[in-house]
Amino acid sequence: MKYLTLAETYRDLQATSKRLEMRDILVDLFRGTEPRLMGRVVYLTQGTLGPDWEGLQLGLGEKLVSRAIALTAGISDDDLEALVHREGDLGLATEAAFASKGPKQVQLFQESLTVDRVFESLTQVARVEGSGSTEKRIRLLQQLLMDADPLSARYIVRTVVGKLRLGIADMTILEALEKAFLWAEDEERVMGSDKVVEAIYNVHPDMGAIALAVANEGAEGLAGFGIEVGVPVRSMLAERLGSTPEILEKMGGRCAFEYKYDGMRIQAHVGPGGVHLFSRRMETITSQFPDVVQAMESAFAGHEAIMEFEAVVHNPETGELLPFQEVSHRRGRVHGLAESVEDYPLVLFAFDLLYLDGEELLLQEFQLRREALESLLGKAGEGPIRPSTLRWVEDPEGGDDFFLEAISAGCEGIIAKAVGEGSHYRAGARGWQWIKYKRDYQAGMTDTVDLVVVGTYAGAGKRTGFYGALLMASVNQEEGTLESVCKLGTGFKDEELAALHERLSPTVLKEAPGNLRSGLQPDFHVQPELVLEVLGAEVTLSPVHRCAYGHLRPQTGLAIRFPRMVRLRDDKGPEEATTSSEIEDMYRRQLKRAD
DNA sequence: GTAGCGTCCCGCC
DNA sequence: ATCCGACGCATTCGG
DNA sequence: CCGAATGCGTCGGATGGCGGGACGCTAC
Repeated sequence: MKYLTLAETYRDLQATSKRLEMRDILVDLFRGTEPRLMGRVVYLTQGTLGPDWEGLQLGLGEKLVSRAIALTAGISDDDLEALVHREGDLGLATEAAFASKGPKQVQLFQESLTVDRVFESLTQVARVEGSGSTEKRIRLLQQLLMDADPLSARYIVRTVVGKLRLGIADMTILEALEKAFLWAEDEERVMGSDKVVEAIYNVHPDMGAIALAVANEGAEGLAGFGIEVGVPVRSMLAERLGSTPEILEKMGGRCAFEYKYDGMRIQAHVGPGGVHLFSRRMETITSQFPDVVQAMESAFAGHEAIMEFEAVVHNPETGELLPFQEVSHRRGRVHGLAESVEDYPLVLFAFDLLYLDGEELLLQEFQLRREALESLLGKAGEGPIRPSTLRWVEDPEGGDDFFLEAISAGCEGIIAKAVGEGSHYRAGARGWQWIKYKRDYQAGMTDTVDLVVVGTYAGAGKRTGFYGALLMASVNQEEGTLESVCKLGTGFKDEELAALHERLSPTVLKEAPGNLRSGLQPDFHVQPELVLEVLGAEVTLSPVHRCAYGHLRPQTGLAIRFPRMVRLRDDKGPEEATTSSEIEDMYRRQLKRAD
């Protein structure tokens, strides 16, 4: 099968926004594909090379792909950038570049690419590692692009940068698989009426394997798949809602509230094959959490189980729960693992049990799963694993109390969970069975806080155009100190920034005694005399929400992001920065110079 | 050769 | 993570 | 009565900050 066939299908898919039409285009593609190739065709259409938990990554993003394109098409980086600007995205820019100039090799060989060739080349790109690997990757991509016609090049490039932009994703592909291989030729049904393939995908999210099976053996091919320890189950997701009365209405008057912990979601599989940990997006993260693996082994030895919990960093002395930033130090870690386990100790708040010793609990109602979870944890004894805090709620008052309790416990809010009929674990679905209610929108948390402007920064944003923000600090009037530094606004418009300046009517604050420090980064101390050129004096920006940890959110419609950056000046005048990490880097440099 | 920094990518929320 | 637009489908509305 | 309007759920894409790793480059 030629890759061009695939590319043409992609082009057709893009031409419509109607999902039924897209599904049928895919159905035609699948029915016309040799069964042998179905896995690869489906992976490519998903924009991947294999299931998420295998963790293959191409390691090429926009920048590096751009280099490969410029080399292949024989144009300069600047020209390519101009093309991207004109055409709208890197894929279209490549197509245009290839169409007008055309790499010589294309004209010489005209050896059209096959699906196999593209798939194998990309897999090869993903496998390269070590010194020189970036160059090697670029070269491999370049070789592939040399044999690509303009349309194929468009989609190869988009595949590599991870933005296929077809208007289709998992759900549409699943529908198409279902129709192509399980329905009679010209049958029509209401969309989503059967969902046999989706049901399998939810407990075995490997679209390529499923496609291969179903294309070869039809419905019988699905028999081999089912929930399995070691294979991640698609996570159930929540919708967001703003108040307890709304939640109770959606839930039919009765539901369970649980703390929404500010941590990282982990799905743990325990079985004879050992412990496997998966992230919310089904990446394998086992090796990053040896402490979790150990806790699972000792707590659930002899059991086969799949459970979900939120991993939260806490202070073992005080029991205080620390915010997400802390646990993110643990994520993706390879070096200094032992230290990070020590520095960021975890508590694991288990909130669901999907499978236990041969029983598919995910099919059961919430109460049953919860009971099973609690009894399993009860037997597990002391340790870092605990059940999530839960309350059965039937009236808004009880719900609000619980919400405030959750906030003061250091949580983000609550998750409301449907109970009774229909409250089985809906793998892969986002919906009202689980409702998120987060602190951002909680009225009644309002508090007036004096803020001072301690810095501004502005620059040309990469995508959004103008970028600007104010660095604010709240003032502790009694102590005369600054606390809770935060950034106000990202990417807001020129006029808005000017208006804010106006409104804040700055005067100079001479001294900022004490350490200026981020509420989220206790170890991130800033010497104000080093870093502050204070532009503004005390201003009152009210009302302001003061939330747990001192995050601030004014009712200006602008977000205040979690702070840890400081705007700096040096002798050369203000530096510009567009991201918090750049600002942080600036700060580090400044500190260094001060030494 | 390598330490230290910069760039880029990626996956968490 | 949040937000938003487009579609599909069921129900209600209105000429 | 039937087509139009409405309401609601669903899906997919676009957007953001942040932390960490891998690799590349360069000055010693």
